[in-house]
Amino acid sequence: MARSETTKKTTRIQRQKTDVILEAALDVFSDFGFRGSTIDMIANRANLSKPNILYYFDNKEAIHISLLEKLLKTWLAPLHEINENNPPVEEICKYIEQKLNMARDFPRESKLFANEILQGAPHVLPELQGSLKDLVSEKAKIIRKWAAQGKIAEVDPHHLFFSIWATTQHYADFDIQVRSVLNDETVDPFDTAAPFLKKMFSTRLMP
Amino acid sequence: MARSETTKKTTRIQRQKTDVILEAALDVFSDFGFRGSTIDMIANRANLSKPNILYYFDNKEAIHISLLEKLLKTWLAPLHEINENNPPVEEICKYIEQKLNMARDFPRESKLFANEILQGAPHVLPELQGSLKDLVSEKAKIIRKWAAQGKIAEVDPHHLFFSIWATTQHYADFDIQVRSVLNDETVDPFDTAAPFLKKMFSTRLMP
DNA sequence: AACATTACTGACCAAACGGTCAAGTTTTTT
DNA sequence: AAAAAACTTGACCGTTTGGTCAGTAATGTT
Repeated sequence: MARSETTKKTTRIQRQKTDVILEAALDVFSDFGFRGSTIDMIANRANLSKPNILYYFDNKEAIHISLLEKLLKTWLAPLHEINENNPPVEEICKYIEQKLNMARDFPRESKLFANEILQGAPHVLPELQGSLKDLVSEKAKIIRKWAAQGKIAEVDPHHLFFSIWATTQHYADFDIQVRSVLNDETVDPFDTAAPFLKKMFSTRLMP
Repeated sequence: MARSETTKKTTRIQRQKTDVILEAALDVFSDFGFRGSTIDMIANRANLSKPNILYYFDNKEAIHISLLEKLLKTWLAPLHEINENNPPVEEICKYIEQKLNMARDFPRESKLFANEILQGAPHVLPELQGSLKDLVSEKAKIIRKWAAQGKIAEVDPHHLFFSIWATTQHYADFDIQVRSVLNDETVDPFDTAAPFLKKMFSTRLMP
């Protein structure tokens, strides 16, 4: 039974070490996927012994789940921010920029999530069907309202979100492919992706 | 040393069994990734014994590479077809439709490829930097030419392709997320995605 | 200083896994 | 029908892996 199971208050060392472990685990899991990662790899990366890792987490899966929980909280934050009362195209462009910045600044998180979804979301399926679905439904209503008011063109809100997710996360998840295809260009893909995506989506949404 | 290593001519049984093995391996690899799959899982799915699998393939990696090689050939076919002399927007829409059909009809292949790229393309990096890069460069020239001739709007060809790949493959790779978000809708996501994507890209490309 | 709690580790275990091999069976060739 | 080649498998092996545990060290408390 690992420390995490007990309900006693957490000590300074516990907070420090769990942070170190999760940071190392994010490195490893995002590179090799859940099944491809070993506790030893995480232990080495964290400069801790394997039993010490298992002193703080019950098992390998618990580390993974802990990472995904942390991830989901921040992952959906930009979508929450979409505000009905601001100019529609500006709101969507801001959302695109935020998602793209997250892909650039947190590629490990993006890959971790992509791996999880690819494997059929064994750990986060309830969240997808619950909080994510509800949040998307709520924001889809706003999109439809904007369209009904003539502020933007008619558009399927769900596919709009799917497209934004797909195009922005692509630059993190398929990074190696993007850079392979662009390898003689010296510019950062993210720098040129931002105006491209904003232009594409705003053109589409112009009433 | 497996049969595959010898250069003797292939027998009927060899062709049949390798097909059965590759079919089973595609099931397993696309569901669990390379490291998450075991030869035993493939053997069970193929109704063969593990040593029998290893009679036809040198090792687990050889099966994986064999699948990826088959995949790459068909994966790039639609891009090859883009023809400079046809109407630009029609050509792009046709390409989108083909990519979307492939995501719908060959989701296992799409996931296999996504897994490979996510892990850093350990087996296909040379192809990405070689044949894929060359093909994209060639087709990017056509896009630029169309734009220069005023047939389509100015657009970054590479990001255009990235967006098409990302949005179409998303419906296969993130299938579980798409269906979770849409779960009360009765329509097939692919049916509504096709017109959405065609409209978005053709709007963007209108001169 | 004495005690209690928390943190840590080397040694170990059972299961899973990739892969081998000798011996047997089936198919093809002559 | 006999010989050769191709095919198949149970038993096995070495390694890796997730996880345990008894004992030790460090830290905090009185």
